[in-house]
Amino acid sequence: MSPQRRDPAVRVLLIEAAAKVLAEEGVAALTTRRLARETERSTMAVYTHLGGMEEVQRAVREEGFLRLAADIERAGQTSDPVADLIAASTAYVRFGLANPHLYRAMVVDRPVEQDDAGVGAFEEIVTGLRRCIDDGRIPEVEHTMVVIWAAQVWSMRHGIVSMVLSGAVAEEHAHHVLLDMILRLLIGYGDDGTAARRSVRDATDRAEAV
Amino acid sequence: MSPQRRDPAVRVLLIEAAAKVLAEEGVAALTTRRLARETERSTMAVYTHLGGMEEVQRAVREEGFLRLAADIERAGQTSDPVADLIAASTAYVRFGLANPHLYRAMVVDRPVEQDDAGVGAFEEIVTGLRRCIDDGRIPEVEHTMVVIWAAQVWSMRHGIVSMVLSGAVAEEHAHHVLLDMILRLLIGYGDDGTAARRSVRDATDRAEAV
DNA sequence: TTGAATACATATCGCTGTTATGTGATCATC
DNA sequence: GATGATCACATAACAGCGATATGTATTCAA
Repeated sequence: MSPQRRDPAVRVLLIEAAAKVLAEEGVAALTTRRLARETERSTMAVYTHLGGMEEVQRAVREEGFLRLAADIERAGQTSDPVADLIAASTAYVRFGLANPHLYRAMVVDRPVEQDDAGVGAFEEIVTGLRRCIDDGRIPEVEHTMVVIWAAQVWSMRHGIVSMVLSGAVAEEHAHHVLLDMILRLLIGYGDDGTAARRSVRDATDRAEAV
Repeated sequence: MSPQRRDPAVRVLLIEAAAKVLAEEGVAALTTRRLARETERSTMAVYTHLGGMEEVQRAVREEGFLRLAADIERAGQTSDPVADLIAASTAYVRFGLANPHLYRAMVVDRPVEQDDAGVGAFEEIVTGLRRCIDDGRIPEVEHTMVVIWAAQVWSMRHGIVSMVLSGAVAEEHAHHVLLDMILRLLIGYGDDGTAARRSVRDATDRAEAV
């Protein structure tokens, strides 16, 4: 009846089902028995193809980071690195607010040991800041300072998503908080105020066009 | 043998045991059976005195916010509201880094429905900013803007704690990231640069004295 | 002294992730 | 082509979870 050589498609099937359940009902609904029912297989499929629930969640997180990276990629790499950094931030916050359960699983519920998938999201900010420096928009500073600035940008992105998801701040304020903050950061890092404001405008125009 | 009128001390006993287990081993170790073993009672004690695990966690979170508020209170209310806001931020980050499991339970693992305990932490920032306005350090702005600024301050505090706890940023950078960021924020809000820098210095001196 | 109230221990239920066991299909080798 | 090892899979089971039902023992009011 069923194939007796491991079918890679089943792994994909399980992960997709897991992503769907997680997105729609949250992490509490993501159980082996639920996955078995959803894919019309036994709970053993999870262990044969993934090795356990931990790996299922890891795979879903990884998938989520790929989607986030794609969203940020789609936000664009223009000739204005500052506008790109702003657009990427907007895309990040949008992603978090549009996929609350997935975002929580990716960023919040992540186990303490460093998750390879999440590193790229931080590196993206460092790279974005480096582009701003290379373009002369922000003065050259030592690497440690770039990391510190990246941490500040990430804190802002994540903080806004957290506050809206927790209900402390209304969603309609989210973009204002973000843009206001990013503007302050960039001017503080040395970007010219007028140029920064134009980049914000360009980035928001682009975001609305998506 | 045992008293048959409900003893309020048992409630306290359970919550203290819960706080201890949570702080030392994390939320996964906080189970009814563990609490029963820890307090040398049956699992029913949790239901008789607290009503269930949800209430246990709520009580521990509440206890945590009281401790956090006390830490911030201890950071001081001086004649310099800007320095106070900075000192409060430092105390917040210190608390989060010193009590990682408790901090997670309080801020991260909190159920989606608004938790009364957490509101005070946000209000503290709003009040702090109001004091800065009343003192003339920051220009008068409409309430919505104050809320937005408070969200930015909170994002920064929480973001730094998150990054250090996740390992993305080294703990020795935490204070630099925080102070650098707070300084930018305050100057952006309209505080005088020289005054802001002095307030940062005063606040850090105070923090080191604790 | 009696009877209602109630704190508590014990046992159980339905759920979880995980593992052990049995079975049947596949594939390499002779 | 037959044979035997391999392996995916279903079934069943296990330990642990939160929560609950039940029986008991004690306390307090009448």
